[in-house]
Amino acid sequence: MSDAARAATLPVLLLAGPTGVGKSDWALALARAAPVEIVSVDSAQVYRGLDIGSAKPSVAVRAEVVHHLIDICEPNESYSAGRFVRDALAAIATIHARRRIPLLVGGTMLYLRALVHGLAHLPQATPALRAALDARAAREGWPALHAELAALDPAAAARIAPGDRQRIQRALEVSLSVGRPISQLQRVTLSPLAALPVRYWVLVPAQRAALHERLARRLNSMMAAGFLDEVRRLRARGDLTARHPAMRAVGYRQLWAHLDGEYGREEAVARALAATRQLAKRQLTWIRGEPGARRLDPDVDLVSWIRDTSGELSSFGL
RNA sequence: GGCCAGGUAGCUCAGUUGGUAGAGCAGCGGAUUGAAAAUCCGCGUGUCGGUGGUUCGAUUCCGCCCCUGGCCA
Repeated sequence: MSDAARAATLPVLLLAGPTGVGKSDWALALARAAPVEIVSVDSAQVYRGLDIGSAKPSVAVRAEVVHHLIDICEPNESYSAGRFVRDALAAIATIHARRRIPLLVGGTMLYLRALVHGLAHLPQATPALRAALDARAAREGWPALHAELAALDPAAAARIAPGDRQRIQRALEVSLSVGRPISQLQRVTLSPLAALPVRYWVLVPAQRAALHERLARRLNSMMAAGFLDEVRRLRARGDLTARHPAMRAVGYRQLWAHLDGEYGREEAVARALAATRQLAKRQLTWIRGEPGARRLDPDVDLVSWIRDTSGELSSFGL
């Protein structure tokens, strides 16, 4: 058996959950007990300079356990689900080649779903076309562009709300640049992980209120750790605006607006906290409908998860 | 202690010329195919501070009480 064939039989582990449930602690604990490398599934931690506010693992932790897909692009760039799938598959191949197990951990559910269930073959973003559509929307309004989409791609328009500018823009972008409707292109998706044994867990807190308390404590410690200075430093680069995806991340967006003078510091923190809760809620909505994932309680199942998972991994002869 | 302004949804407030009330935010549910920590869709019963009175009917008018803020003593 060739090395590649042997490597192909190694599993991929996936651990998802809402922000603040303790995913990173779980991943670290497993990495200390088994030959595991961590692959981050996080649309904010990919950006350099977003450290405190994205709850990025510390340098000490990253020195101890290998982490992939953290600090892989500049905050003035625009990362994407498509790049994630490519990067994650490359990381998985690298880890398997070392006869180790990849543990994908994070809460960016679109990325995770794109990897697990597949992403259609679509063109990547074209900034010039998006700018042109933005300009038209400013004059005519998004409902007008939605109407245009209805002519080009009725199926897509039926699925997209007239106020959903991001999806209207994307659907038009694809239809206009490829000349085929996005609704048709999206029909074909293949799971990139289909050939690999996958173990998929989701951490779901038993009590929403308890999660909310943790999120409040975590944001307070971020502020104490210098989150606001981190945002000041990002502004001082001079090449970022409130419109960059990295600066629209929860917390960064609100602190940026505060530094713009839109509201006071206390108000910014309150808004950031609310935005964090809303993020957690959306993640939980996604997780509830996620097929093939086993639910675990973040407050009670850690020890048995480490024991069972490291036990199962040892059967792969690593 | 006196005068004034308030007390309505978790918060900030609007409103009912008397027929038991609605916005924003928060919260909750959902969608989610290269910006996704994004972008959107849906969900509003709450002793209208308490208690008496007037009235067919009071959250609305009147009396008293309680609470908050301001001004004056």
